[in-house]
Amino acid sequence: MYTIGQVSEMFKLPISTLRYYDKEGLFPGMERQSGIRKFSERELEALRVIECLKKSGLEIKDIKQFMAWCVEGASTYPDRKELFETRKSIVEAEMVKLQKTLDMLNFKCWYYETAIQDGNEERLNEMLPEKLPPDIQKLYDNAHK
Amino acid sequence: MYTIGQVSEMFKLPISTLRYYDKEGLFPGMERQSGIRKFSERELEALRVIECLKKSGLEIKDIKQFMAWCVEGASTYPDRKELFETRKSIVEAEMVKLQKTLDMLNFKCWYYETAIQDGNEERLNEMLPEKLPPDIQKLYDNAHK
DNA sequence: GTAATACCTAAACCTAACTTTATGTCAAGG
DNA sequence: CCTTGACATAAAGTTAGGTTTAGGTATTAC
Repeated sequence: MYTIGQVSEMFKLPISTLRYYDKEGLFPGMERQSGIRKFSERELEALRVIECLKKSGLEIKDIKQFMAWCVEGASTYPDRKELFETRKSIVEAEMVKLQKTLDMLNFKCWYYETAIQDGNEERLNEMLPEKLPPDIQKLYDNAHK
Repeated sequence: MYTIGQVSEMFKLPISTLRYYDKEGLFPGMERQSGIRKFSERELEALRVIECLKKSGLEIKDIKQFMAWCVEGASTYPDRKELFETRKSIVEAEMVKLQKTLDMLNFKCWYYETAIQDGNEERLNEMLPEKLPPDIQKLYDNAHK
């Protein structure tokens, strides 16, 4: 069993955030001892799932729904599975977009490295948009398609 | 040359957002014809960079700074290069975190698939945290480390 | 016994990035 | 000529996800 201060340390989250999550119903059935929150292993796993679902773009109110399903029991297994399948697709799509972003960033790094060497963008402007070095052209094309 | 409506269509962005970006100084030196914005290829490339930098987590006011550097000329090449190098590191770190998120999601998908088959979580509770099938154990460990 | 800590609540406050609203201009079509 | 549609502005409103503030309780340290 952990206090809110200990959990705050462990997860590097402000105490105010943990209380906010609790207020929003993200720790249903969390124990208290004379008013003081007692975080058990169940709440720590909940927190790991909260961080995962948040990162997947899910809103707090929908995370609350998930936690309510967990309390409801075996009848909600299909709902919970579907939720994770959906989040999975969303994160996979997000990774593709981030890769495109990374290609653009790598292209721009090369672009300014070249500009610094040349002292201007003249040569670069002549290479754009189709006469770039092959590996750079790939980055450019993926970032601009 | 494009009107704001055409650019809105091309980038699937609300007109209000484009006007907001303009007001925030993200299109320095954009032309106007009797008050009406004229988006040229320069503004389209700016918009691609805006989307990239936004996705990398950069705030509008810092994107504005970048656009100001572009106007300033060759003397800011090093600043611009450093900006992209920094965003690159940040996005790379983000991808690692997203992969961890994805591992958690994949683990949970397997978890609930198994729970549905068993009708309960008893067998799963016996396998946790160290006696999972090897491929699933990898996901679990990466998601929980 | 009092001072420092760690906990508690309710409610007000904050921020970024838009979005909406209210109002107005201007060109083309019927 | 007047209505429709696309453009314009300034300013107020929205939203999620916290954070801060003000005031209170309970335990431990000296």
